[in-house]
Amino acid sequence: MVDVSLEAKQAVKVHKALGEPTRYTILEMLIKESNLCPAELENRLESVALSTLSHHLKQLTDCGLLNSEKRGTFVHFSVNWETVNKFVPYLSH
Amino acid sequence: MVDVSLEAKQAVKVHKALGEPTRYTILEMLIKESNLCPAELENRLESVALSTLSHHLKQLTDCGLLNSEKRGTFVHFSVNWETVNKFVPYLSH
DNA sequence: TCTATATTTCTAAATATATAGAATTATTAA
DNA sequence: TTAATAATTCTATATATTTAGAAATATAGA
Repeated sequence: MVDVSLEAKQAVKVHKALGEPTRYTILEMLIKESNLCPAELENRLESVALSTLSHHLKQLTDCGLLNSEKRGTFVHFSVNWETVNKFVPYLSH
Repeated sequence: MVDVSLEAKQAVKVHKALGEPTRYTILEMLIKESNLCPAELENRLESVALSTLSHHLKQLTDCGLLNSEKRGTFVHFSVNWETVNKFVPYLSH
């Protein structure tokens, strides 16, 4: 396997996360409307199960594109602008 | 499956292409040194077979990140700066 | 034409990813 | 403490991707 620098590792992870239509859409949605929770995203993204959504959100959070904050039983996801500005600035507009 | 706009389709394709270490490295290499051909990339990327490289190069070309030009039996790959500047400007430096 | 070289396509396999139902965890409120 | 709600993790399966050897294609030169 080809080895990449530590610097590049996050970049590859970010790109992998966004190289899937559902995850790309989730980021777009959170850019438009911040602090959505999984159940709200499930409503907007018909035909995607909550458990699937949870996996996608984990991936987007792990690579640094999203922040999550727990308030009671709800988890609010928001955009991590530092990462978005660095790796996908064309989405920042 | 979640549907994305035509505009977003290329973005997702670009991200999917770069979400894999070998392809990410190939782009980095071509940014440093332009007009490499598959055999030269094979030398630099030990442990990657030529046929594998060819698939990666196809993917990078299909999404618009690379240009290819045939000269005799050689194919020279180069960076498509329009796409790089648009989607991965942090690599343009 | 024949041979050598560069690259791609074919094929099959191993590996990774996406998916969602069921079970689990965590928190709130009755 | 129990019930209800939100979200995650577990599990299994379907699908996609990566990989490389072998075969095929294309071009240049002897």
